[in-house]
Amino acid sequence: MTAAIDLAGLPGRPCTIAAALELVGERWSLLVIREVSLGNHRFSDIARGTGAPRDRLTARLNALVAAGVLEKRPYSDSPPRSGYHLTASGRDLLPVLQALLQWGDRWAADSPPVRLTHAPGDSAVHQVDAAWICRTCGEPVMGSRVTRELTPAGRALSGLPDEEEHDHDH
Amino acid sequence: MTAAIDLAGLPGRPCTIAAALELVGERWSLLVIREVSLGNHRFSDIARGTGAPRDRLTARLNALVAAGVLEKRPYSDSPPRSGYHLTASGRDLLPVLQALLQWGDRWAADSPPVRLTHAPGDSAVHQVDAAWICRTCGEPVMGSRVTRELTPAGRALSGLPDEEEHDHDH
DNA sequence: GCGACCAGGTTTGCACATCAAACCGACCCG
DNA sequence: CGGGTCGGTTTGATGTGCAAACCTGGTCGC
Repeated sequence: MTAAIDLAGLPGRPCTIAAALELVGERWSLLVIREVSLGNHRFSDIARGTGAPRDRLTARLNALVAAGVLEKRPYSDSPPRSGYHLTASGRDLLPVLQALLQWGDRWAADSPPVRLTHAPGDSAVHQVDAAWICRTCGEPVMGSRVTRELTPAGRALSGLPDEEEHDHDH
Repeated sequence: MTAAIDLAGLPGRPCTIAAALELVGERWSLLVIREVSLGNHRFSDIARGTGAPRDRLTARLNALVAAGVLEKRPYSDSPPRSGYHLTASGRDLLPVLQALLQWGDRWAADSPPVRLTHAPGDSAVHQVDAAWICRTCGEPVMGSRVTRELTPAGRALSGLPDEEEHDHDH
């Protein structure tokens, strides 16, 4: 299931980026998601694809299952074996991987080892070059001016450093 | 400036996602980027905003400067002080933060503490709901079928078993 | 039935990273 | 001078990461 993080328990600013990183920010976690999304569902395949040590992989897989990002699905009875599959929450992480891939292609490697292409409709196949747009108005998100406002929940949280004061006597 | 990672030196599949995580995937790194992008450029502000221990923060800031994601910019001479600012490469990480924010809002917290809005043109202000689209053809990227092909560079690197399709399984 | 082999972990022993808290030096303010 | 701020560095305890060996079932060849 979905494992909601208690934002008040996190260090620093209450922010769902930090909450997300709490669930999938440890080493290997996102690479495990990548492998599973590529169709590698078995322990050994994920181990080979990511290069993670086996004990770390065990820990990460369990954590990701607990976080509701992966689910275990048995594929064999007589040697009881299960594969790991993305849940809806896990599939929603693919944009994160896309963002990292695009950044990595541009800034972290001399020449990208993989090219993504697609063929929308019947027009020519071309390379994917992704941008974030607002689904409501179609405007690009990163360029335009975005304003951040606290929600009621956020307002309740951000009185944090004052909570020592029981007498209101300034 | 840009510190390219040697893909052959990474464990597992040669992939720029792994390379990107090598540069900005350690704990606190992305939260540091978040703080700087919010306008907190000083050591103490970043420490408070992220909640990171000060020695870790020192290490991460140095690593991010070495990776070309941040740059140090002096703002005072007589006590020699510098602030940290995003480079072009650092600004290109904002889509990664946007992706994590959106996932975190949806899956990692009960009620998001911050809402993003924007006002494109003169129409009504509305909440940002971002999607990846292909800049070339305008099609949404995550839904449509994307194919992965190895580049020459990738072929040179790889003795690994490629290549399934992205399975959006149920 | 016997030994080899495989998948999916668990255990072990050691190295390295992380943490909170104390410390430090330069500077400023009164 | 005394106290405070800023931007770190040092310290000692604790935790996490790693490679490699080991274990537990089950299958396969013969």
